[in-house]
Amino acid sequence: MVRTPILNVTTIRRLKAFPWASDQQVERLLGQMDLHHIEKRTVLFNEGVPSDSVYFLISGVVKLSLRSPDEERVLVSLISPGELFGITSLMPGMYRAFRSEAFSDCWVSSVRPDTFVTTLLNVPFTDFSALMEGTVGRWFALLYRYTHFQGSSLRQKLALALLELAQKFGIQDARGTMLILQLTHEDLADLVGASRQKVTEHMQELARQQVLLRDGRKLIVHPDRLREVAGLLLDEK
Amino acid sequence: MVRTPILNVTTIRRLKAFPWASDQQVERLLGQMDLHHIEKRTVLFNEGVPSDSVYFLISGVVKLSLRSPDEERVLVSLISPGELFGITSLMPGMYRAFRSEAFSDCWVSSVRPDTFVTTLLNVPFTDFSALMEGTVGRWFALLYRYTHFQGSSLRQKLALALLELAQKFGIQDARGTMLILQLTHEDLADLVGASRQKVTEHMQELARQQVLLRDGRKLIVHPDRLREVAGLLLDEK
DNA sequence: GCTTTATTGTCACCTAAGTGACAATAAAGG
DNA sequence: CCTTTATTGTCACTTAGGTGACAATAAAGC
Repeated sequence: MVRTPILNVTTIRRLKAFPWASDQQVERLLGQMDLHHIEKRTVLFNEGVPSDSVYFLISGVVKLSLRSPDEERVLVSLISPGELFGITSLMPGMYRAFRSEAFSDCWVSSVRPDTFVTTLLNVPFTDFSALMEGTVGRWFALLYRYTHFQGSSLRQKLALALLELAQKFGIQDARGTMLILQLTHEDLADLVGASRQKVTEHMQELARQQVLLRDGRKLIVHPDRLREVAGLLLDEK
Repeated sequence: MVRTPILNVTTIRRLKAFPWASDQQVERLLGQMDLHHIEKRTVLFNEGVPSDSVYFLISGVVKLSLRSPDEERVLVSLISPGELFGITSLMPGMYRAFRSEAFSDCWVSSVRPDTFVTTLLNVPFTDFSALMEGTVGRWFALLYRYTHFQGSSLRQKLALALLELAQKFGIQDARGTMLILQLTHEDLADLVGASRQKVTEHMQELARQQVLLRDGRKLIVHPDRLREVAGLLLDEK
C-alpha cells in the first residue's frame, strides 16, 4: 500500500512552490485541490484534449512529450516536484499540446484554472486569461514550432515555419495566402536553422509541387498543403 | 520626413490588440505609452541587458534573434503589427534572451511593465509577476533550450539538456552535481532529438573529458564544464 | 538606362548524425 | 542464484544536410 502524503502549507513551503503567496492563500488553494496517485507510465492527459485543469507535482517525475511526424516520441520536458504543469489551461480555449505521463510513481494534485487564479491573484479569470493569451501566448506558439521541429526534415520545418508566417503575415489572395513580407531564402534559413543553399533547393521543390509560388519577391502559400507537408494532423493548429 | 502615426483607441482596435480591455483602460494605457520611430536594422535591445519595458508594435516588422555558438544568427521570430514583445519584463529580474531589431522601418511604443499590468488588470505588479514566473516561467526555460539547440552540435545539445536537468534534479555531491533521476541514453536521445547510439558515443566522450561521470545508473555532472561545452558565455543562465 | 549589389540557382564534395545489427553488461524478477 | 529483460557499447554503412565556389538573375542606387 502507498501512504497518502499530507498536503499542507508546510509541504508547499518545503517544495518552494508559490513563495509569494500568503499562508492564507495557500490554505485556501489547498482546500480546492484534490490529490491523485499515479503509477509509472500512466498517461495524465494526451495531446489534443481540452485544457481544463492546472496540475501540481508533489512527488515523482512527470514527462511531457509529443509525437513527431515519423511516430517517434519527442521528450519535451521532465517536471520536478514543486512545479506546476498543464498551464495551457490558463489561456482561453486551449488544447493540450503535449502528452503528460508519469515517468515514475507520482503524487499529483489538480485545480480548476479559474479557482487557481482567483485564489492566488484575486482577479477575474477571464481578464487574466485574456491577458495571458495576448502576452505569453506568443511564447507558446514559438514553443509549439520548436518542439515540432524536433525529428522533422528540413522540408517539414520549412512548411511549419511558413505556416506560422502565413498566420501572422498572410492576406487572402485569389491564388492562396500572400505573405506581406520581403523574405530572402537566407532569412528562412536562419528561421529553420538550415543553410541558405538547401533552403533554395527545397523552396524550388515546394514550388514545383504547387505548395507555394512566388510573385516577384512575395510568397503565396497554400496553408492546407503546407500542413500536409509538415506532417500535421488536419485538426492541429 | 516620416509622418507620426496617430495612436488612439481606434488604432488599437484596428490592430486587434487588447480586445478584452475596455476603451477606458486602453485610453489610460495610451496615456502612459511613448512612441518611437525605428529605422530598418536598428537594434532595440540586445541579449543580456535587463528587461525593463514591454513593447508594442504599431507598424513594420520586428525581428527577434539570438547568436548561436558558431556566431551565426538564429532567427527566433518575426513580430507583426499589433503584437506585444519584450515580455520577459513581466517576470521578475529577467534579462533579455533575444536581440530585437527592426526588420523594416517600424513604429513602436513602449511601457513600463508595472504600468502595463496595473492598468490592464488592476492587480499589484509584484503579485502578477511572481505568478507569471511560477507558471509560464517554465515555458520560457523550454524556449530558451530549444532556441539554443538551433545550430548546435549534438555534443552541445546534450550539454545544454544536462544543464537544465542539473538545475531541476541536481543535488550537490562531493564529486559534482548528482541527478536524482534514472535516465537512460534513450531518454536523453528523445530529449535532444538524436539517436540512442550517438548519445551513447557522446556521453562516453564527455565522461572521458571529465565533464560528467556515472555512479551506477545515476549521473554526476559538472555544470561549469557543461556550460563550457554548450558554448554558453559564462554569465548566461 | 547603366552600374553595383543582393539574391537565387546549381553543383561537387564533405561531414555529422541516423541506421541496423550485434555483443557485452547490468538490472530485475522469480 | 539463475534467467529474463533492459541498457550500453561498438561498428560498418547510408544519408541528409553543410560548405565552397561559381554563374545567373533581379533589385537598388545613381
